[in-house]
Amino acid sequence: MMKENTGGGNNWARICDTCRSAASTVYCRADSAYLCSGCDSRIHAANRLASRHERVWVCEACERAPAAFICKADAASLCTACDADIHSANPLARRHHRVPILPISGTSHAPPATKLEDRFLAQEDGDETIDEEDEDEAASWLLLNPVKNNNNQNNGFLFGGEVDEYLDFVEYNSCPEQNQFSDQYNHHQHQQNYGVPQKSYGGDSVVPVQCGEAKGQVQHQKHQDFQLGLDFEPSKAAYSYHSSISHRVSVSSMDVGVVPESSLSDISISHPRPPKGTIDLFSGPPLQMPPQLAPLDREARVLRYREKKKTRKFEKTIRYASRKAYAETRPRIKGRFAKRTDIEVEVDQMFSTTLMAETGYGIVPSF
DNA sequence: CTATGACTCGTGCCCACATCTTGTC
DNA sequence: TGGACAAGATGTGGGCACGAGTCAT
Repeated sequence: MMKENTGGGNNWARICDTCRSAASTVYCRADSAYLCSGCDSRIHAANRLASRHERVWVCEACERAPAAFICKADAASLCTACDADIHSANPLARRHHRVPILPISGTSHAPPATKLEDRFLAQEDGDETIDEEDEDEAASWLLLNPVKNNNNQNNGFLFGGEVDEYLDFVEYNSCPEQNQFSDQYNHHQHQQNYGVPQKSYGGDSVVPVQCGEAKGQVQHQKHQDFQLGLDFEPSKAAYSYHSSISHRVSVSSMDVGVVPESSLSDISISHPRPPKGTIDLFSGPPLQMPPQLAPLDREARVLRYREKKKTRKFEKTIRYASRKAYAETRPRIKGRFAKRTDIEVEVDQMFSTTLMAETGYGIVPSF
């Protein structure tokens, strides 16, 4: 079902700046315009110069800001605000492997709902794939929640029109340091040279397991995190603003994708009130914010995004590479784990010792 | 157009056990 | 307050069972 964007836009997907009828799927930096897939294809196929315009996907969560990161675990492209919101919910979510989005160039176009795995690979290959079949899915996400938003076409940006104004407003207010570094991020975003935090685990590309690291390295990591406006430090309560927005909806995006979703009440229990120094949108006096994008809208968008995620197919996310390693070496009977015999244990122990000596791979068991 | 059987596809369960989390002292 | 310890919970992969969907008859 195609949702309408009546009266110059709604509060969900930002409509195309060109045709004013379809939902935008990409943001063209050169044109400073949000474009639907059709207009994007048409405009940027017009000539060689236009085809070189760098574009980025629109955030799949809020659908109102250019995506800045792709989260592999969530299989989603997210703007900085939504990325921070979603991945600040809990330590597991913070471990999600996200990479900065490389701009699209050329005339090939794939809508935001294209399988993230493909996009992930395409990004790493510097290539983009065409998947027109996902148009319908993208279009289906034009929500039926028209709220007066006529003045929201182009004024909803901070730092170069990149991020949802409200969330950034909150973020900026609640954490000046992040504000500062977010500006840095914006300044450097065209370089596509971010140090997205990734803690490797024995070279495994799965979700990393945090382990002890040299202090200097941690410091360096933290600095990189700050430059991104992200905070992966487990000891911190959360992102500076996340509690203010998501004390009802914040739940690990990974959890949503893997385990049955809890009710809102459950979520609210698991995410207490924001810590001191943060702004509580639900109890405090209203902040000065653009009226067209209330916090509940953001909340609902995030909820909708999570509902969408539930319909996706996820590749299995390995949270503990060591367990995977054990499982792969474990004897099976018809696919089921079987008890090891004493001989197998001895052989495995010998193998483990050898492997550790040769590779230093520290995940082999010591029986 | 409906009913039936064969086939394909997707999903969830099972197993053992190292690792992780939580609670207690 | 922090460390040590114990107990319980968690997560891991391959094969299988089962239900839903598709197709031919």
